[in-house]
Amino acid sequence: MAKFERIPTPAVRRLSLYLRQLERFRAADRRTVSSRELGDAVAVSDAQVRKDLAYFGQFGHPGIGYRIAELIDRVRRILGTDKQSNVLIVGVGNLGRALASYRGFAKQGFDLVAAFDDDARKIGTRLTESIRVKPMDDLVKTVAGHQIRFGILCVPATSAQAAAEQMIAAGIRGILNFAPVTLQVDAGVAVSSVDLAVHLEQLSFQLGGGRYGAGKAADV
Amino acid sequence: MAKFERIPTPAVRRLSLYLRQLERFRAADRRTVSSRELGDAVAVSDAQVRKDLAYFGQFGHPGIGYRIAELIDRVRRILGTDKQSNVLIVGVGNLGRALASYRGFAKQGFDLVAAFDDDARKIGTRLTESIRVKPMDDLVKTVAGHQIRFGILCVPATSAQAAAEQMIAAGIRGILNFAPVTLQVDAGVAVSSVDLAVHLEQLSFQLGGGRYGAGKAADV
DNA sequence: TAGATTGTTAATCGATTAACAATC
DNA sequence: TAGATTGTTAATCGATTAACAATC
Repeated sequence: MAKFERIPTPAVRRLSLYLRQLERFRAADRRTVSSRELGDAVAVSDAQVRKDLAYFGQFGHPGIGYRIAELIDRVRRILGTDKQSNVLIVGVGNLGRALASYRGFAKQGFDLVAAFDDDARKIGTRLTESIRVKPMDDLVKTVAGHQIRFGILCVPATSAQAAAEQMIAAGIRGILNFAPVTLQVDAGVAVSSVDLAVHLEQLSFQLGGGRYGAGKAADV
Repeated sequence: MAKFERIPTPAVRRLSLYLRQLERFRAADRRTVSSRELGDAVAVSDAQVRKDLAYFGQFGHPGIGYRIAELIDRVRRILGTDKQSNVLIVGVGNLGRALASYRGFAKQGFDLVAAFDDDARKIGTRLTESIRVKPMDDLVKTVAGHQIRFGILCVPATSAQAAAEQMIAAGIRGILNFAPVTLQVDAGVAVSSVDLAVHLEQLSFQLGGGRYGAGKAADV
């Protein structure tokens, strides 16, 4: 039982990939899957799959593999997405609006319940059927009222740090950041950043646009 | 001179962060920066900054630091973004449209020049001032005509693999994938995936929603 | 039973950090 | 010169892979 080992960060990321794939297997009415099959589907070695899962307990059955429905439950519990969490969004420009209409969040355990912007012309605007854009002043009240822990940050780079600080002050503890800046936050606040330019630059480097090209092309 | 060492993947990712920060310093009219200052700004140690840059050559000046303008040029050349690259987008749903209107690409060396969708009702629709949505059949011709190497993939998960194969067959060599699937591609094709649900799940895990919470909150 | 597959240990590989002589 | 800061080496730390006894 490995519960007290230190868990590698990359292992947690892969857990999400396994979960997504397991749900796909289940949708195809499969009952069990081996570490090899699961690994092949997400481009990871079988040993890696077993090791990643073993950090959290013994979920498999020698000779059989893993029972899909059971493993989905386990992984959800590990990730904390077995219960729905409320999410808010700050900054409703093009990207913010697109993310708000993304239907995939809810299915994975996240409910978008509020949206904020500091542009007076956007306040009161309808973002989705049930969500109207609120002023930043309402942040504290809304976070408390809906017990919101997660926030998606979609403001321009120049206002990102300030907006993040307002979110944190209001009680947000996890920020998904789309602004191309490194947010400076205190311990106890988790930040995950999605930087589109960074991703394109990685591709560019891999294609050997750089004169140092490793050439090895693989998923990042 | 370290040019023949193997370059760690994470180092390349950090190169993009350095570049973004260097541009910010230059915009603020600074001339030089030390590895410590640059590192502090992007939450990386000074030793790491020096090591990352040293993989590609000797860009710094002992006692002085790095000359910002010079380093920007070097890093752009390393990443292959010193010249503009043409980019296309496949799938113009909400997310695709939002990405198309994102102004940050061009500034970083990427020009969006074409968009595709397999939905007949979207063909001919205007995506931006200069771009109209084309049918997938035009992919080969357009990629060749504009010498496009990069593609942004924004179709639903179910059609992502097939769309990726069409892109690759047409000559695309780097794919920025927004569909929540692991694309299976041949060597020689680079894939970088942005999975929004994965990011939220990482945050959820870090907040200890999981019963195994590492607690340590830091940027991922 | 024979075949399949796990969980775990040990071996390997890769990345980060610390320290410092060389340099401006 | 004295102070600052690099590039690089060696030491540490962390993650992945290989191998296999235990199990169904």
